[in-house]
Amino acid sequence: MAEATQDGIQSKKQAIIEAALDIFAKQGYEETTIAQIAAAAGVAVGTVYLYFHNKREIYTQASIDWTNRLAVALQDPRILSLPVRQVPRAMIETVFRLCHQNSKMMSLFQVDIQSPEELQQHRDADGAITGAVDSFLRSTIENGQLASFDTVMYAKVLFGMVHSALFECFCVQEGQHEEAIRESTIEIVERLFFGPPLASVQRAPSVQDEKGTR
Amino acid sequence: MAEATQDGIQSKKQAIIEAALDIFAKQGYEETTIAQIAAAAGVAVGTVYLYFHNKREIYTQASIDWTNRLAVALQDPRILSLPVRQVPRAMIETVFRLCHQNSKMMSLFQVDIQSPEELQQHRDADGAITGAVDSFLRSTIENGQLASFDTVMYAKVLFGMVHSALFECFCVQEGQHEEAIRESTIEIVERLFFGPPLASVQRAPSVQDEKGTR
Amino acid sequence: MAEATQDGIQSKKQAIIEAALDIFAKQGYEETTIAQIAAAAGVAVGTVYLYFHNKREIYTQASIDWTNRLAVALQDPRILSLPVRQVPRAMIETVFRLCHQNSKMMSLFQVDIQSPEELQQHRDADGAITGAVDSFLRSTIENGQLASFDTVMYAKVLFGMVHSALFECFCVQEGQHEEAIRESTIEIVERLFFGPPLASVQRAPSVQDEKGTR
Amino acid sequence: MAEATQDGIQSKKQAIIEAALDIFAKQGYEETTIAQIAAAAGVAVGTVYLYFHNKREIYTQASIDWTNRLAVALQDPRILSLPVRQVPRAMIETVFRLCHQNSKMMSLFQVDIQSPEELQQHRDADGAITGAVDSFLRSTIENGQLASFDTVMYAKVLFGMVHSALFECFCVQEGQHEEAIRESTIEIVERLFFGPPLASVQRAPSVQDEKGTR
DNA sequence: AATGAATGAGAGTTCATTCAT
DNA sequence: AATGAATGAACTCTCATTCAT
Repeated sequence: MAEATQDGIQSKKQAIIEAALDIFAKQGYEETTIAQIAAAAGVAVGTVYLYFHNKREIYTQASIDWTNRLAVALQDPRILSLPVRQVPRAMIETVFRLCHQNSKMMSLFQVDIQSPEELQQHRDADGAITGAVDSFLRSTIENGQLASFDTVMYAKVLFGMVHSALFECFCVQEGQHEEAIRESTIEIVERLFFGPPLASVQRAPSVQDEKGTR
Repeated sequence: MAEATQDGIQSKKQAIIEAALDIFAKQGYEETTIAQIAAAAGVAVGTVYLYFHNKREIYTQASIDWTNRLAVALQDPRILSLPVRQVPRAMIETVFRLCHQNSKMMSLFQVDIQSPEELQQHRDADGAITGAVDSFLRSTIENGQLASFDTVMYAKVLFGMVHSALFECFCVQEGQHEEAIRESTIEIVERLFFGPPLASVQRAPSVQDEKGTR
Repeated sequence: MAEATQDGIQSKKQAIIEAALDIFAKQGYEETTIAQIAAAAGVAVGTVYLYFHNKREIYTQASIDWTNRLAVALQDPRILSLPVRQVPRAMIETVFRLCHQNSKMMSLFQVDIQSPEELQQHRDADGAITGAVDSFLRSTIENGQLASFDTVMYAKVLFGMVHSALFECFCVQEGQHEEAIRESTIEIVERLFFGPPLASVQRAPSVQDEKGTR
Repeated sequence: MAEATQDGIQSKKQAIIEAALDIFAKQGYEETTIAQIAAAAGVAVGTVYLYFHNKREIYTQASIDWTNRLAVALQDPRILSLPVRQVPRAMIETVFRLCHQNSKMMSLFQVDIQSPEELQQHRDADGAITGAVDSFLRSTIENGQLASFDTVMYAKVLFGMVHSALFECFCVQEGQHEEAIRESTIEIVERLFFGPPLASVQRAPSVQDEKGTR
């Protein structure tokens, strides 16, 4: 029975998060009211406050919930067991596919963060994603398939790039040009990892010096 | 005198924008009141409504104003006349420097867009930045210094990456690790343009096939 | 308990209407604020909006409420069971008495109607009054006590006359000359119903020639 | 030149009144702004305040202006020189015609009166109308064509009736049923003046007792 | 645990009025 | 006389949050 109650609590909380996710995505944070969320979740307004302290907490958890879904998707063994050269494409295609299916969710990244606690929570959630990328990069380096570099930073910057591309694609362009944006993103990442660089071949010799000048 | 009036109008509107920029950056959109903006700009509340139709319009213009400053900075001849290999670093250092000086401004990119008109305006403003990058890329290709690629898309995706890095740096990390983030970003872009790719040398042979298999 | 709640809701709504009726009557529509109504009704501002969508809706319902009280008073069996010849006086005296007791209420008829919905609601409320008059007229005709005529129109026009007289009496003259206005109104209606007409008796024959005399 | 200035002043003031009349009629008092009136009159906002102390004064004068037009129309010699029996119809048709042509103006009677000064001004304007009716009634009595009665009161009450009918016709019914309303109004007035009363003929004998029974 | 009626602070926005030019 | 930019008080309405049931 304890479990049943536990489930009841969990499912009710989850129902609220899912309702919130939906409405926040559709209307944005400020335009969404607790009453709407409560109605969509099939509970009373007061009930929402049994599970969350305030509105921002709902948003934060909903937003993190969505971020975590992306992190989970990136850690899918079906991706990680691919040959290294196929992983970037597979990862990027995966997140584009998820965002395509939930295109409205992208706007959840749009609300400004206000308290340090929230900031930390978002950091943690983002960390789940970049951590997934980071651990892939690290293990690949350990395998000797990649040169050594600052995997944490690269993971962050690269995920930032993909994230921006997703935002551009689904929020700014509203889903148009999806393929073009996705393919350019993939091309850039693959070029970064596997080359060739954009600089014309005849310029190649100077590359060596360059490193030296720094 | 007509000029004085003209200036008066412009300076008053500009004063409002600057006051708004400041307070929006500090407090976020929703926490900022018109009364605060008016007070900071040294005008009456009603005066704000002589120059802007509503609060969002102030935000949009302030946000665009800031975006345009970045675009202008990127088109500085002192950057564009550098040797190609120095341009990525120069551009990225420039925007990091600007954001460092106005670190609060970054949060201006955080408010969700609501009307199609706003969306278009933001698109235009962003276009000013990516356009600057794009035209640099195009002319460099024409010079034969870069291989040919989709410059518009690359400009968008790369700017997205830098933008995300800036956001991570100044909003999420609150200015800590600025150098590390900046240098990683520069390193990634330089590697993309001038190599070498991250893949270990011993793997190099397979790179050729790869292109072929696609 | 359900009834208590029902009563609670009703009494709260009614309390707001009555407070509004009072303040609207005293100060007019525009000079009345929601805060005043809420305070007078002993509830919070927000509570007013639980029962009414907006200020005009409060006004409309208050105004209609008052109109309905008149309609009810006119249908009092003690009036309708009187001999026909006493009914006009009884009806007019009744509405004058009601207005005398609530003299401020008259000004509730003063606010301009804005939406078609409101118009319809006011029409309905007015219809309750003219309907009461109309049904009296019809049954009296059926009794053979009055000649046949367009009872609906007569009811409307006659009620309009009385209404104007009430307005003149309690709004324009502020209650002075009440008796004179009331008696003239009664005299006109009785003369209309039971004669004699105003035209001089000795002139009656000339009615035929009238055309000729000019 | 003084005259030109005088005319200039008059015409400018008149232009404002006419613009105001139009917009007040269309939108109601509260929805009308000084800026709209100024624009419609082709003057600056400040100029309006050279001729009127405040917004209500504009309304009052505009409203009175319209009332006076009705008063003037009722004093048309072409009406007053008609045979007595034709005068009621002629007068009522005249005001209906005027209101038909300016149907929006009716709503000008809708704004609540607030200061004693305004009240007096409206009283005076209404007095111009009822005075016209009154003087017609008095002279007709003097001619021996009507029995003696309280002409001032009758003028007021009858004008109130017509006024209500006009309001019903052009504001409530929005111009529909104009003929029916007008004809019923005329019929009632003619019946009042010239008979026969509505009471059925067989009841006639009792009319004599009437005075006695009360 | 669940409810939802009640709260009331607080926001954006309007616009009559003023006054320096 | 004429202007219209500037003012700022005051409004309606919203909605996160509470708490008695």
